[in-house]
Amino acid sequence: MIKITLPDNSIREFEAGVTGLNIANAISNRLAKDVLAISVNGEVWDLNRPIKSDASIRLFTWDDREGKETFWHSSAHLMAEAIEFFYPGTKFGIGPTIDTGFYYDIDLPEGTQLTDRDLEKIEKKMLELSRERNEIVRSEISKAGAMAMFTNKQDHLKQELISELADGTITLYNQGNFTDLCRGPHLPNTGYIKAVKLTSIAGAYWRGSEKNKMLTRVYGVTFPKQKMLEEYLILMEEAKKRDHRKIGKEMELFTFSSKVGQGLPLWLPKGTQLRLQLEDFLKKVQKKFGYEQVMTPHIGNTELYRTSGHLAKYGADSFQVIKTPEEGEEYMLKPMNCPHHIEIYASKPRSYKDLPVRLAEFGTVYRYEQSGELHGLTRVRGFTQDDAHLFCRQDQIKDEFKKVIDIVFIIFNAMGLKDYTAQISLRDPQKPEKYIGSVENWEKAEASIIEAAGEKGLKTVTVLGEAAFYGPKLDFMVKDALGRSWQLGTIQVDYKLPERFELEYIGADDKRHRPVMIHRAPFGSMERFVAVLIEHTAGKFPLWLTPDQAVILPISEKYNEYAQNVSEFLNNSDIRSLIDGRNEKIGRKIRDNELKRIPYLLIVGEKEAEAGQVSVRKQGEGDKGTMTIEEFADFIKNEIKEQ
RNA sequence: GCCGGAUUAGCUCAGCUGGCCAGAGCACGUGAUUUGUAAUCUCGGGGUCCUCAGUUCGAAUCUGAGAUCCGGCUCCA
Repeated sequence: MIKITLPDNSIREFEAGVTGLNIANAISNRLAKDVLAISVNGEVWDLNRPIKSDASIRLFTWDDREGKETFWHSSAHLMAEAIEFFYPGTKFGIGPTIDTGFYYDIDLPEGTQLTDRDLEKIEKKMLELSRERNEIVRSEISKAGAMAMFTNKQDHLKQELISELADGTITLYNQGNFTDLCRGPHLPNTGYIKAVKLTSIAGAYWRGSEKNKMLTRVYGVTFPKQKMLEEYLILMEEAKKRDHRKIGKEMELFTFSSKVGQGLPLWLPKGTQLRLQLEDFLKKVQKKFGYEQVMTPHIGNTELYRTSGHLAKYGADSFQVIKTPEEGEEYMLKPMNCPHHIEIYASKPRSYKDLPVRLAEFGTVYRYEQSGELHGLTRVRGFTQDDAHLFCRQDQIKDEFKKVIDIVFIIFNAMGLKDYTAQISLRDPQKPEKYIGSVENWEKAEASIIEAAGEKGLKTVTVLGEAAFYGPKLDFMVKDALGRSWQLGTIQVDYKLPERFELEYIGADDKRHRPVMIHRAPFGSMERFVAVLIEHTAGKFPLWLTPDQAVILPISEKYNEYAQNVSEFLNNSDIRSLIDGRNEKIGRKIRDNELKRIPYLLIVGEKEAEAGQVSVRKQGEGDKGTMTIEEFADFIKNEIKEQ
C-alpha cells in the first residue's frame, strides 16, 4: 500500500500502481468524469500512469490550466493522426498548446498543400478517431531507439529534436495508428475530445528562425462539450465586432489609402478630435509632473543617427536616406525622437540643480516595418509617440522611474484599462551582440527598473531577450479584442546614449558628470493606444460626442466599475470621441443589435451642454430626465442595487 | 520579407463549373402618410466587378504579374 496525500492534506491509502483515474473514482463519480490530468509531487502526469510510491497529488479538470493543456496537447496529437491519415509521409515538428487551443507545425509531403477547405475533412476525421476512444499509451524509449524509429520514418524534424534530448528521458505516446515523440502528459484516451474546430492555417519557420524552412502551422481548438465550442465561436464573433479597424471605419475615425502608402494612417476629423483630446489630457498630467513640451523636425542629419546608433539599427532595413542637391549631404526620416531631444539637452550647460530635465513631445517617427507586419492602427509605418526623455542624476533614477509609473497609472485608470500586464524586459545574456553598451551599465539599469517596479507594488513578469537594443524596459502590455497582446506604455533606462553624445552636467563638486536618460511613452503610440482603447471600450464604455455636442454612452452592466471614471472623463480629463452625427437628436441612428447592448443612453444636446447636464434614457423605459453626470453616477448605482 | 486566404455599389455580402442590360439588404435621394419615433409604404440615383497583361467568339468568373487587406511566422511602439 502507498500513501496518497490530497491537496487538503488528507491522506488516503491505495495499492501501489494506482492511477490518477482510480483515485478520482475513489473520491467521486463526478470528479472521475471531469478529471483530465494529475500532478504527482508537482509533476503533471497522465491519468492512467501508475503511481508506485507515496506521493502528494492534485487532480486537474477543465477549469485548471493544467487540465486544459493536457486536453489540448492530446488534441494536437489527434489532429496529427488525422493529418497523417490523409497525408502519409507528413513530418511532424512541434505541437504545443497556446492560450486558447493548440497548433502543430508540420512538413507536408512534397507537392501537397493544405487549404482552409481541407480543415473540415480533418476535423471530421478527428471526431471519427475520437469516437474510437483509442487509448493513449505512454512508453519510455532509449535515445538510440527513438533516433532509429524516426530515422526510419525519415522525419528529420523529430531527429533534430531527439538529438538535443538527454538519454533516458525520452517518452513516446501512441494512440491508434499514430505514435509521437512527446513528454506528455496526455488524456487517457481520444474519446474525451468531443468538439473540434481547426481555426486557421499559417506558415511558420522551423524553430522560429527566418533562415529555416517554412512549415505549415495548423491552429485548432477543442472542447469536452459541443456546447462549449458553440459558446466559444459566439464569443469570437462578438469580439470581432469590437475590432478597432471595423469601428474606426464605421465611425470615421481613421482610414488608409494605398495611394498615400501602406501602413500610413490618415486621421479623419473625428479620429483627430479623439486623439487631440487624449494628447491634451496627457499634456496636462505631464505639466503637473514638471515636463516641458518641445518640438523637433521630422528629419535629422544622418550623422546624428550614426552617433546615436540608430543608423545601424534602422538604416539598411528601413526608409532610405534622403539626399539633397548638396553632394554628400544626407538626412533620415526620424525613427526615434531621442537624438533630437538629446541635442536640446546639449544646447546649453546644465547644472546638477537643473536636473532632472524632462523634455516631452508628441513626436512622429517613421519605420519601415515588414509589409506582413502591418495591422490596422496597432502596427504602422508612421506613428506618433507620446515621447519624453528625462535626463537625471544617477541618484534620481529610481524616483523618476517611479513617477513615470505613476503617470502610466493615471492614464490607465482614466481610460478604464485594468487588464494589463507589466513586463520587465531584460537582455538575452546569450546574445550580447544584439545590444549596445557595457555589461556594467546594463546591470545597473536592470536593477533600477526591478527596484522601482517593486517599490511601486507593481506585479510584473520578467522576460529575457525583450529589451530594446540600448537598454532594459518596463512595458505595459494590453490585449486586444481577440486576445492578442500589444505593448502600450514603455519606460526605459539608458546609460548608452548620454555616453555616445557625451552629455554632461556640472555637479555639486564642480566637476563634469554624465546624466542618465529615461525614455518613456505612457500611451506607447497614439495610433496603437487609440486602437486598443477602442477595442476595450466598444460596447462597454465609449463616450461618443457628436459635432452638435450630443453624447451617447453605451453602458453595460459593468457600469458601476466605470461610474467613477465617467465623471472624471467629463469633468477632468475631457476625453471624448466622435461619431457620425446625422440624426441631430441622438447623434446617429443606432442599429438593432447595437441598441440591444445599450441599457442607458446619455444625450447631451446644446441646452444640456450649456447647463452641464445630460438627458438620460433607459432602454425600454424611456426618459429619466436631465441630471448632472454625478447625479447620473448615483442614479446608476441605485439602479444596480435595486437589481 | 515568408506561408495561406481575400479584393463585386458608401457599408455587409450573393453571383455554381466563362454567355441574355451585374444582384440583395442597409445607407442615400424622392413622393405619400402621421399611426408603431429603432417609423412605415412608393419610386429612384449609384458599380473602369482592385490594376495591368493574356487565353477566348465572349471573362466579375480562367492564367500571369503587381497593389492593398486579412490570419499567422519573423520583427516591433
